[in-house]
Amino acid sequence: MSGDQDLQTPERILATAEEMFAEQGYWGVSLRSITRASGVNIAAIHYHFGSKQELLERIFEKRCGPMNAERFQLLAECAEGLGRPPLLEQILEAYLRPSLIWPNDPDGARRFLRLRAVLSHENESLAADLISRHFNSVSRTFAAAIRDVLPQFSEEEVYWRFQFLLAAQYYTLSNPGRVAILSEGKCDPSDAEDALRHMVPFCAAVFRSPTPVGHTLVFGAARRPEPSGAF
Amino acid sequence: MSGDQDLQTPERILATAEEMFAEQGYWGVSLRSITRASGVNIAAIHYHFGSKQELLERIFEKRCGPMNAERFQLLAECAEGLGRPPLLEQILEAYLRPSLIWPNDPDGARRFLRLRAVLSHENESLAADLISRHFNSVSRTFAAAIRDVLPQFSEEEVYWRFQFLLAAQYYTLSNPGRVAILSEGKCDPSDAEDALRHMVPFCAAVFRSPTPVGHTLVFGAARRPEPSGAF
DNA sequence: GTCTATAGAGCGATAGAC
DNA sequence: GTCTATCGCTCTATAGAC
Repeated sequence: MSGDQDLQTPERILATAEEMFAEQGYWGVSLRSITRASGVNIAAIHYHFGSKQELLERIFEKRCGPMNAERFQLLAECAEGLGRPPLLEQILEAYLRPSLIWPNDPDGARRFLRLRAVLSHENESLAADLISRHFNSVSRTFAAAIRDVLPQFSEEEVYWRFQFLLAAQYYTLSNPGRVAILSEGKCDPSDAEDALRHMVPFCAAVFRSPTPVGHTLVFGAARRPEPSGAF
Repeated sequence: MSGDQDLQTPERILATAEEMFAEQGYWGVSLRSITRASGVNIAAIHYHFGSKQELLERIFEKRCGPMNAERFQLLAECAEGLGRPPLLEQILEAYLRPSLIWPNDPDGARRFLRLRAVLSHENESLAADLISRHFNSVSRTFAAAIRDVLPQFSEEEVYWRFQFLLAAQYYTLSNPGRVAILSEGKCDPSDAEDALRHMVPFCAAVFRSPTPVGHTLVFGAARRPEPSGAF
């Protein structure tokens, strides 16, 4: 991806806004800080986008189309065959790879992934609406494809596992720093290809994990003292 | 937990601030909105806490002590025995249960968990410092305990799996709404005991998953077209 | 299309009366 | 300890010149 200074004004605003929202959150970034970082006037944002929320909307429109189109295409290419991994692993890669790795924009995938993660946590209703409109279709298609290869599970149990797929997708590249600190640098999950290589088999293990029957837990609530630090 | 209106002023501020920060993020909540919701004066916050950041610090101090103390205690109670699950599952429950479930404050655990997740995404440096100071010790202790029962893995490979434990911990109860929408209500991961019952065996499956050797992926970067929607 | 100027509001923090 | 009043600043958004 070329430097932002080569872009036309609206594109430069979009790129700067995406980067800043992803790093500091929607409410943590002001339009004025975006104008300062992108070298444009405050009025330019309102001229081209109308409002702060519409600017965010346009970032999603720009990013989601190509990304989800590639997911659908890779899903269509999934097939059993000699030398190929099981279908479940292929489906998981078809879902995750376009989310984690954009060959023509190495930092872009991680930036937009973190943006989605930030929004999911910052403001439930704003994010729920944005994400629903742009991702319901693709997520339901993949959930159905996964269920086809795991017919032993109910729809509910497939979605329990899908929750962990979402967790891994959103957290891993958004917060690689935590285990880097904990491991004192011995492990750094910030490399996308490395992360994908771990995420696919790990998520496959979760999807194949048998449904818990309720007797695995040992530290039940009944025998526990005051832990809450209640105010 | 009794209603907030029974609490003394500083405690009422802490409880309200924790709830609002968890829902809308640190930068999405103003001190004035906290005073309106808790029925106190704007000056009271500065009198009792000094600043907005110090208020956040005090929330962590109040919550982390009891929570991590219970984690250490449950870890000490982990033992092999007839009728007990494997040690790995016990360790995972000892780590997760005090994070997800506070019997004396049913909504508190989820609120504080979401607060940590929000901060992790909103502002990397503020959160990295807060979380490091309050969680490095307990997280490293559990990572070491896990490695003791999985001696076939290097420290790096244990931390790769620890990353997925953190992902599941932070995402599941913070964002139960996404799969509730996707599954149209058939699956709702917001019940903490139900979530724990799934998380322990799922994370155990991840920890037991063999180290990926690099040939599992089929959709390599070389053969892929433009997916990035680059600006 | 790009700018300056400004409206109209909210922000964190503090001073000082009581 | 609790209040009012206010400082100094930033915010989103818009009006209107060029």
